[in-house]
Amino acid sequence: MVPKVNPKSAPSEDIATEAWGLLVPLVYPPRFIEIAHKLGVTPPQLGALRLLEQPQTMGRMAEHLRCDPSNVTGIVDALEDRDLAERKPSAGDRRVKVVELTAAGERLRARAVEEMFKPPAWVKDLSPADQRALRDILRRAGAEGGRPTGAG
Amino acid sequence: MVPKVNPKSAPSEDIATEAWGLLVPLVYPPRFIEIAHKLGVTPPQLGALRLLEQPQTMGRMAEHLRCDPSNVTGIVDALEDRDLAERKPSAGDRRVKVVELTAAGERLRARAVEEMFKPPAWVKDLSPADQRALRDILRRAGAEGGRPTGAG
DNA sequence: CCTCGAAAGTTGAGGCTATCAAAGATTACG
DNA sequence: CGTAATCTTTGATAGCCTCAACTTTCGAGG
Repeated sequence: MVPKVNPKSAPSEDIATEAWGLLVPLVYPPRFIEIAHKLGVTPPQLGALRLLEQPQTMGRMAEHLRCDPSNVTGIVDALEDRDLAERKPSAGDRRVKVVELTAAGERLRARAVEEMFKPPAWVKDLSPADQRALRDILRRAGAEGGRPTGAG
Repeated sequence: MVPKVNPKSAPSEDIATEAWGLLVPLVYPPRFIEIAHKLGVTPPQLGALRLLEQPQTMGRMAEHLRCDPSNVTGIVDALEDRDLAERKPSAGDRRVKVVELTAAGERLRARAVEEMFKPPAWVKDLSPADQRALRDILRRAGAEGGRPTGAG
């Protein structure tokens, strides 16, 4: 009923591949986009908001968002226009600008984080045993790879 | 070391929320974007390519991609310009245009699907027992919700 | 001091994606 | 037939994104 990566056309050699094949259609739906829309910001703005739990340099934001620094300029401009963030000069280095959330920005960020943590139906509908098993597996997965999670 | 939704700032009331909180940083990294870039197409073009396992109407593509129909026009234009797809008239209804992959489009789609099915490191590095458990949980999750998975 | 190279951020050009409103073509129904 | 509904495209507008070029600032050496 819906476009999906057809498992039948996949290699499916090993269990890891099979598990991943099952996970993709469950997580690929653009939740991020939906949340951004719900909160009245664009997805890139939400991505930036998400980074700003603590003040960040423009350059660091670009690294984390995996985009060109010039791109961050426009996104932060938009956040400033809406009084969600503001640029401040860096004490030590006058080339650097530090972006910090305003009170309104903090509030919106809190709502965004809350939304992102709401588990989708397919997780909530799992049996308690499966939920625990899933959580434990993911803990082990997350523990061994301190792997980057930069998300835009 | 990387921007993440800080678990400490989450509600974490129940296990479902906790499991989801662990899953988000493992899956949010824009794999889709990376694959698109690797294959030399834009993400929306990859999304369209992904739908075209079988020929699709413009309108159906818009539904599946969750975007305005007028948007699909441009994306399909781009695919046609690159000889990855072509529009064909619909037999029964001359308003409708059916988009079909060319041979080159099929080849590129095959590569895309292959890439998408490569499990990320965190899945491959799980123990065989965890891999099986994860697969089984996801099978159950996918089975009970015949839920939409439209992805862009 | 003073110049030279590197770094941080911005600007401008060009392209792609997205939405909305409106138009064109075609079909379906009364 | 004629009117409404459907499928797609066009045009206007806005945002994101990358690249190359530029400004300001920092740091190291002469």
